[in-house]
Amino acid sequence: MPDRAPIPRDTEAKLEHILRHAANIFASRGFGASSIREISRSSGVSLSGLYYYFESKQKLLYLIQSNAFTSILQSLEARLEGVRDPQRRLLLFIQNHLEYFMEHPAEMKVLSHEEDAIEEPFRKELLSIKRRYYTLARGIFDELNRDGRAAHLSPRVAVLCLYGMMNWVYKWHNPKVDPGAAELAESMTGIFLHGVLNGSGRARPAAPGGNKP
Amino acid sequence: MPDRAPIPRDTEAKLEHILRHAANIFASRGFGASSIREISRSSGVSLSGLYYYFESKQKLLYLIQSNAFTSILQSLEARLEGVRDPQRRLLLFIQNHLEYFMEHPAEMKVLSHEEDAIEEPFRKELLSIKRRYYTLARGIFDELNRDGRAAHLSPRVAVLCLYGMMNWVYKWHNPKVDPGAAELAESMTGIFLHGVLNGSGRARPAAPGGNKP
DNA sequence: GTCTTTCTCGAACGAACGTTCGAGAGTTTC
DNA sequence: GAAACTCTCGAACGTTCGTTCGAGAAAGAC
Repeated sequence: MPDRAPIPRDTEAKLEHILRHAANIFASRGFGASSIREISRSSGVSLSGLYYYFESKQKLLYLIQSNAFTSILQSLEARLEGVRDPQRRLLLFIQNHLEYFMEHPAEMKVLSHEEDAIEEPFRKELLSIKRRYYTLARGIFDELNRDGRAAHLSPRVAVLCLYGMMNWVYKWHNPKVDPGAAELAESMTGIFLHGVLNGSGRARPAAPGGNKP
Repeated sequence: MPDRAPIPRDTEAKLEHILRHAANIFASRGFGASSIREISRSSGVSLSGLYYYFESKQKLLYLIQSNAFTSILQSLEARLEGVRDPQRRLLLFIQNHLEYFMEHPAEMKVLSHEEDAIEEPFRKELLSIKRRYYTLARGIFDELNRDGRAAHLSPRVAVLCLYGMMNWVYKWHNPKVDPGAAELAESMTGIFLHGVLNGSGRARPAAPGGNKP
């Protein structure tokens, strides 16, 4: 028996090639309106040849989403390693998110946009990865919030507002006009820190007397 | 010749009926994956009968989006009428947006989610309505910002972060758990005012000496 | 009554869809 | 060499798609 190093040769690389093209097409047409034939045309792999690499269109979508999410999480965990200061952790979290966004726009769009398109065998698996990611952000917020400065605002709402800011970026970001990931991350961290932690939850900053004229 | 009052009887009402069902289906399946047959089934109008009311699936999507946008804009302009205080105008803007969101979740999801699905004859028309809406928000921000308190942050980025917070809501809002439109609007207004206007754009509030311990 | 306009729908169109199948290349193992 | 894998693809499957067409009901005008 030949050791135990079969390893799928460069099959892995070809899968990634297919996944990349599929992500681009899903991102531009939407999952429902994309056809496997289009992916075949774009990737150069024959229609039936694709099915050697994934068993259904749903599974293809799952692979894209799952790969992207796993990458983000890994890179985030690596960055956070050893960093204890909550504010710095928040900045790193936002930076990681936005950087991945801008380096893999197609994958991120599929991730944000085709959340509902995934169906039940795969839905659950993705949900658990997502939950891990959400929980991590929520944990950072709770540490930040330990001094109780933002008791007026539901932590859930605060964190989801942050996700909204970050995840909406793919709808408007134009590399020629808008700031890069690093600067954008600082801006959003700033908005979040001052808006959620220092401010009151109410609309009027009016009274507190701390205004510098 | 009989006066000039043909008027499409209750045809208008039936169109709205169809639009409502179509919006629900587009919202739950996505535009690309929804079929006219599904809309026929759900609305009770025969497949071919639908084509008396719209000439193509694209036009149907356009009608939904255009109606929703026009409604929002109208209701917003009515609310803002006579209100001059910029902070109050911001609150009204956010309130209007979120209220419409929660009263017409399907339409709003179609609006947010199927932006790219609309094709070229109709794209332009929608773009001009959207631009008007965006410009209005931008105007409110510029007034708010007249004192120059947020010079460090690109107004474009600030406003788009606000849109992100608001438009992401359809992904997470659960009426059983989360605050209603009014409270949410106050929270977001608060985050925006304190985060963007008072705070610095940088991540660390550290130095300014105005910290209350 | 008839004529006209407004509305409805069953049946069908060609095209495109996701997926399968079996034959056959290419490479590796003995 | 043969046998056993790994990979590729043309052709076809049954289904569903968006849209059209022509016949006819319903309602209003004269």
